[in-house]
Amino acid sequence: MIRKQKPKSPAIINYDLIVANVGKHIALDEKEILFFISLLKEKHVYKNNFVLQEAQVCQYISFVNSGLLRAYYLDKEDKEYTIMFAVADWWITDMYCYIHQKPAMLTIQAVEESHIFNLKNDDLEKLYMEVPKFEKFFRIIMQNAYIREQLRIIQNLSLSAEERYHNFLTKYPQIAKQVTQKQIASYLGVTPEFLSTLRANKSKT
Amino acid sequence: MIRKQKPKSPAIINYDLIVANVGKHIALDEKEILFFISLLKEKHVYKNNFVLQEAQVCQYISFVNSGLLRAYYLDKEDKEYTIMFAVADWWITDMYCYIHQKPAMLTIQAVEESHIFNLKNDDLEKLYMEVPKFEKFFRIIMQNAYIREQLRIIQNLSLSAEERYHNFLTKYPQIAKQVTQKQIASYLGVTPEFLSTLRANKSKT
DNA sequence: CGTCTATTTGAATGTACTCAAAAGCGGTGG
DNA sequence: CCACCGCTTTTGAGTACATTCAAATAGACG
Repeated sequence: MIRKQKPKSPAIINYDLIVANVGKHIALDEKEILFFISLLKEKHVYKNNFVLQEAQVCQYISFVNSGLLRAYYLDKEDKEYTIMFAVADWWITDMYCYIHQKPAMLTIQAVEESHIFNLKNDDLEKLYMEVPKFEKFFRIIMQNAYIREQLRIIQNLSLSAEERYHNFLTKYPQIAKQVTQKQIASYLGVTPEFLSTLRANKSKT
Repeated sequence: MIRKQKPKSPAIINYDLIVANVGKHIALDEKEILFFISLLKEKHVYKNNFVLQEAQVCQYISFVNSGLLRAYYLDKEDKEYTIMFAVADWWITDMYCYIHQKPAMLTIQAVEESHIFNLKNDDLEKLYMEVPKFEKFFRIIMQNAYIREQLRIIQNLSLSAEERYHNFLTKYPQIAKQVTQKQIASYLGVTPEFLSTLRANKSKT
């Protein structure tokens, strides 16, 4: 059940994290920072609420300022396949649908209460025009995303479910604590029942 | 067995395809085109010869002008997992190792005699400095690569081997004709024996 | 406290793998 | 041009990994 709660908090928006995120790859002056920030729409998302739902056009790319989001694909039988988790300091969207302004294949939902900054597709285009350095920034973001997905493909092809689970725990220990086993199972590509037996076997050793 | 053959051909290099490829996303003037071309190293690769071998540092991103390349990962047991095929008009590299100048995880090999243009990592950096529009170009290339890999992950998670095979035939009919079933199997994540039985069942229907 | 969902456990089943052997195919050398 | 060699593909038997279904238990949250 999805329920609204009151925002915990304040009118003062802190852009430090997102500005630092951009600053990792490109150097911006004060004016450019202000322009960038002016394009962001901040949003609170309560636990289990949706940032994006299947079939609706994906308007935004989201930067997670705090909290945790999950993107998943639903097949015809309503089975969930987790495509990615996004913790603080990460960007997330349904890239294909964001770029081509098509109905989304993915659902993006808050695993826990989150604070995000949304950037609209046409505002991003404006940003590229005004501050071309952002082409470089998103070139690097896309490059890293590509590399990550390719590594995931390699591991999905070459490792057993048990090895993939172990990798996940090692690579994302924090996420592993915050999400359900069912969600981890759907990220690894196994059923929750099977993940449960894997864990049982493991602790026996 | 890997064997050298004589180059079929000519001293005149035709850059039309690669220039048109870049032209799909950014507009270049004559001077910029010439600078870009000056950075390319053209190479013939004979059938079954290597463009990149595991553990050697990946220096180049390659544009396939003609022919067909295949990138694969070898696990500790020497099993092959095909990561991608690249036909004419495609770019291919071990992105992680190219960007970070680390020893390659992937092997890139010519499925058939190919003619490629190589772009060295530091020449690409020069290109970004001289013609910043290329940031946009590679932003789009990376973005498309990311979207493709993500779609592949979704399909690997949610579809059966048979559906994946059918998708492959539909999406890449030309590649399907040029590569062995063993290579397709290793792309789909099944054994060649199993792919063979899938095909047998299919034709029975 | 009660309800809903996640997790565990187990039995039966199915999908895909391993191993082995035979048949097919393409390239090479005689 | 034909025969052989090596690799790919097919086929089949036995096995392993992972799923489905069902039911019981545990946990989270209003």
